Amino acid sequence: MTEVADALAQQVWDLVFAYDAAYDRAAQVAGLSAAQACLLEHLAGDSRPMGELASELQCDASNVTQLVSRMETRGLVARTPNPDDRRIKLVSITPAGRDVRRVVRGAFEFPSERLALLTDQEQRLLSGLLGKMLGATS
Amino acid sequence: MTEVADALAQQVWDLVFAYDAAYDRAAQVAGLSAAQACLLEHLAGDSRPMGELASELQCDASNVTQLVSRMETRGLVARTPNPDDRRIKLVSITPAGRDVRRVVRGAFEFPSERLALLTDQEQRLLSGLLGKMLGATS
DNA sequence: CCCTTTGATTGATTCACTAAAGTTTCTCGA
DNA sequence: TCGAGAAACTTTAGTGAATCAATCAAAGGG
Repeated sequence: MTEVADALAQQVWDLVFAYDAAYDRAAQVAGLSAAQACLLEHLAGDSRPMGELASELQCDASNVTQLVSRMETRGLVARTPNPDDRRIKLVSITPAGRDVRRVVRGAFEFPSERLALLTDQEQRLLSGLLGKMLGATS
Repeated sequence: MTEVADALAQQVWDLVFAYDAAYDRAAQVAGLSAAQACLLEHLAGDSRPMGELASELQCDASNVTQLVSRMETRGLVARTPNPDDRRIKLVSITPAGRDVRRVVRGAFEFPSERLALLTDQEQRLLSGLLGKMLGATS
């Protein structure tokens, strides 16, 4: 690696560190852990099977079971069996969950704050570079 | 936020997610948790007081106590009192710790892999943009 | 010398995560 | 159609990370 790449690696580290810390704080504002906030974020439109969530979050299914259980007791998500295949449990976000998710999103100012430091031109440039870096994602 | 910024925010999220996952995996290769690997990374040249580590890692001092304790029993770090101020414990990395740290660094291919997808020109460009984004770090 | 502050530890609790069974439901082939 | 096996989720047990409150020991200041 060249010196440029070394400095760049450090910058990426700093970015990730700051980003993670900011996300933790945003989740905490809503009384959630980062993992819980992340789960809410993955509950799009309707309802999703546990297994899908596990693979998206890249963690064990039993981990999702526990996460969902904790959040279910707090009324943030709901579990309903899939009538077509009763092995499958569909997880959906409740209105209360939607509220909490809104709070998290509102408190997570990091991206908009930092990206606002760049001009439109620069943002397009950065997007292009990140696209190239992430292109062949494993 | 514009549509460009939205897409960009998603790209940054993806980058951070992939980065975190890769770091976890690299640490695991060396039999460490991410937190432990991170601690080793903060043990530069000689030895550092616990308190300094806590503030750098942005966590409670008691958390560092536990981390260091676990790693001390595994012979990766050492604790020595500071003769000038005997309240202070200085943490240093052992030769074994250095070995393990080398393994982590070797297994953490994410930055070099991804940055290698960019030309020198593009890397300089990215570095400039990140510098601007991280400039006024809180 | 007390008294306060500082640095680190201890104890208790919660959450995230993993691994290893265990349960229910489905599927498919004989 | 029945039974073996797979699939999807749950349970249990154990570990690590993290935080908070309380404690302890050493400095330092009046």
